[in-house]
Amino acid sequence: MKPRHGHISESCRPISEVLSRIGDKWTSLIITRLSQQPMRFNELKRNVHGISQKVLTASLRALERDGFVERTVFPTTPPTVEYRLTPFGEELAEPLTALTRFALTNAARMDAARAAYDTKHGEPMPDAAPKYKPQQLRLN
Amino acid sequence: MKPRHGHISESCRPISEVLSRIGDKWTSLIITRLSQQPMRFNELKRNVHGISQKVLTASLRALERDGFVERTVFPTTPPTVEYRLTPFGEELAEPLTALTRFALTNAARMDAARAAYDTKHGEPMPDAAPKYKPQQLRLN
DNA sequence: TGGTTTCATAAAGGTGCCTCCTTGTTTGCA
DNA sequence: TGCAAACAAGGAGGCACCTTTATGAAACCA
Repeated sequence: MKPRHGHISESCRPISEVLSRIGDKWTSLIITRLSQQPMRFNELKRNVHGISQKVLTASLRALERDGFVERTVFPTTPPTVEYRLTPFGEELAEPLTALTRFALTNAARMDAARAAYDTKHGEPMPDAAPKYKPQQLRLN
Repeated sequence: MKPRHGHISESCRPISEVLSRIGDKWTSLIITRLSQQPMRFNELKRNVHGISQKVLTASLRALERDGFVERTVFPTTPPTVEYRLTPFGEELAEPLTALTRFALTNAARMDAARAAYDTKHGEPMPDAAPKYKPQQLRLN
């Protein structure tokens, strides 16, 4: 199999494709939430701020299909659906909760870095990027 | 500040936005590579399979701006540019290398889960999804 | 009767990321 | 002279992801 999109993982699926699945922001947020406790659809929707019903449905479907989440339908009226991490999902939760914690605790630091960078190089504007010139390559 | 897109991190930047930056597949691959050793542009391009020159340039620029990577230009002819992780970048490398390792070691397991799911529910095709009906909600 | 709950889905339109191809400049080498 | 190396950037077009709005069905309640 030709390594078009990345290192060949054990299944020949490009590593970049796997990473784009598990590194996805909604995946991180959903998995991190479910690692705390199983939840129903609307609970998740309220807890994962900013996610739409549609995106939540699609994300949960994908997570179920990948084997990270199991879905239980209860015969209530109307039916209620519970989502819970599988053991596989709990394994994924480990690096993801670490990543989410990093995001929570380091956003200000990123902001400061961006401000410093912009002060030095100018804001990333359409006309602010000079043309590449070897002798004038962006010198620090 | 209104929490439109996620939990409010300490900088008021939505957590989902921070996660979409640091969880990005190219970020993962680049940071993981640089955590092994500093690299020049073309070294990185060869090592991060599947990335285009353009995407690599943009990704490195963003990583530099966020404070994770530092860029050193050497006055060779033509100029060569070296990228290395900052201490902040090394902190991010920890959860990211764990995530990348997970991706490398669990792709086959995801494939197996998908195959099992599709066997049970049918392949995700445009016409394979039945209309929502509470009494017939996807029962497992 | 109308409204609500629950969760999956459809359609239309917008945006961002990415691919592919190209340009640019200086130096060194065949 | 032509080509290669090095690395940043531009443009056109395609595709995936997302937002917004709406639909659907059974039961319950005012």
